[in-house]
Amino acid sequence: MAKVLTSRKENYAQWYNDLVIKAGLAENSAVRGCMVIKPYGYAIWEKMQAELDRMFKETGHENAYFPLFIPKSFFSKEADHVEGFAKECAVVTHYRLKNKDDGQGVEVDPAAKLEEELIVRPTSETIIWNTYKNWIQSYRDLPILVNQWANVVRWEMRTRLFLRTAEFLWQEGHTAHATRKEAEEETRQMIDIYADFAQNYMALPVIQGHKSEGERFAGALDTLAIEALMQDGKALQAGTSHFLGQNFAKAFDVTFTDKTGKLDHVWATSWGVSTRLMGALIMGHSDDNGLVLPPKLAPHQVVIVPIYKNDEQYDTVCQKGEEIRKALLKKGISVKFDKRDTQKPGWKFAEYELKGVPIRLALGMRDIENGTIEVARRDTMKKEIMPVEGLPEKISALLDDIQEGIYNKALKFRDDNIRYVDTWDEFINTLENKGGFIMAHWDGTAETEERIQNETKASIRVIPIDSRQEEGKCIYTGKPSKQRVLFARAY
RNA sequence: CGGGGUGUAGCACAGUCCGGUUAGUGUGCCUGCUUUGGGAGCAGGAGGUCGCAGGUUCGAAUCCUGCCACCCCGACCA
Repeated sequence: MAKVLTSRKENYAQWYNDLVIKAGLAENSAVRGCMVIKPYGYAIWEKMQAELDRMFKETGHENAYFPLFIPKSFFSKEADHVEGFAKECAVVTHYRLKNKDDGQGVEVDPAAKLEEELIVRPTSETIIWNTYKNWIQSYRDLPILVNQWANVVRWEMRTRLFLRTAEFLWQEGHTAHATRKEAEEETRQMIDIYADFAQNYMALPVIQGHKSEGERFAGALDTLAIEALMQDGKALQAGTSHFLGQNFAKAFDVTFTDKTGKLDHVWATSWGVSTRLMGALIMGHSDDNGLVLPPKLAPHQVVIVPIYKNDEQYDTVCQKGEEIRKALLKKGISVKFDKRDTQKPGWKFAEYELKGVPIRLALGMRDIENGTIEVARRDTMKKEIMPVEGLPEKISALLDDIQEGIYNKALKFRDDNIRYVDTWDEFINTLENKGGFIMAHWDGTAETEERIQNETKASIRVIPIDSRQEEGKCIYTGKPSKQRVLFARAY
């Protein structure tokens, strides 16, 4: 078989890029730094969206939509926020084009200069809090639990498909609460939902924790994140949930009257995940044959490939294949029956492996005579012949088994790659030779964190929520520390 | 914005140093026959402003000048 992909071990970045393109998920567009998400990639994203949206609604959230453009003045009201985003924003300065005087195309009409420039949203806190000001007067108006599915633009210098693109799709939740406690609980609840989604749907184990001060969201008092480990030993931030305190309420003058008649600023959170999750899904599970999709997110859980030598056999096999497809559908399994006579079976096998379809069924005359079918699972690449009798139940169970299997495989990889390190030499050595997550002591200062990052390119991914208190010494300065934090090189 | 590199068929590239038939290879595409239980074989075919502009020359993908675009490494990136 002709190798379509480079090997993971040879060149991980190249392998990833090839895979995204060849599996038909996405490609670079004519616009620098922007990505075209192709139908198959978008279908996976839609599955993710559907599950996340359900989880948000089950916890009382509602969807809404706010403008793409943010007046510059809104954006500058929160000092830390503007500091964090200013450098990477696209700015609209004019609202009209005109024909060139020489008739050769169009140019920006200088007469159409905007009084105030508009920023293409890199995130929506400012426009939303400007709006919330009008929505909130009393404690009776609270909480506001709103989510938005949208695109945002961050003008990154260097981009990679799904992991960092100039424009990307995401959801951003923006909530307003009467008390600090309630907002903090919301922050925590949402990171739990993200972790739940990552583990139970994406089959990717994650570590939850607080970001250090230096890595916090611009304008937040606390940032919670989930971090996943990719197969090349680098970390990927897969989702964040921010406790914003009263910063945005103060910046946008959002106050409410509480039960006792006292005026106070509203407490806020924001949280989001993006199409970057697609990158996590791809890098977390795939192998040299292509994608490996968890059954819960695969656009097609099963594909049926007919095998035949002539028209007569084609008809027979198609008829039986159709019966099987319907039986599986009845069981709630999503099935594609690839009846195309323009591609051959071997080609189809390779294609669906590249696309990560969890189960492939091959049906030929031999099977029809014996009342059997060939069942191949993508995660282990194992094939077996099964009776068609009782197939839906077996496939259903097999899908659960695959979902669990790929989670366990990723979990074992993750756990095998968490290392506890106590000295600087050991830290450097582990980073260089093994990669992965490193649990080590840190003196808690931003200065030390920055120095470690400058010297090693490793950053503090999170201060894990569940890590136990333990006396130790900072690996860099030797100063006392009470808790290990999670270091890694990251995407 | 610095350092390096590349522009030749839908895609990937050779040819450029040392100018010389009708610009080539792989892959993909189209047609036909044979195939079909792991990305088929053979035969035929279509497809090119050689990034753009100017110059040198009998003659330029190739040499010279200018411009443009893109890629990689930095800077940037909760």
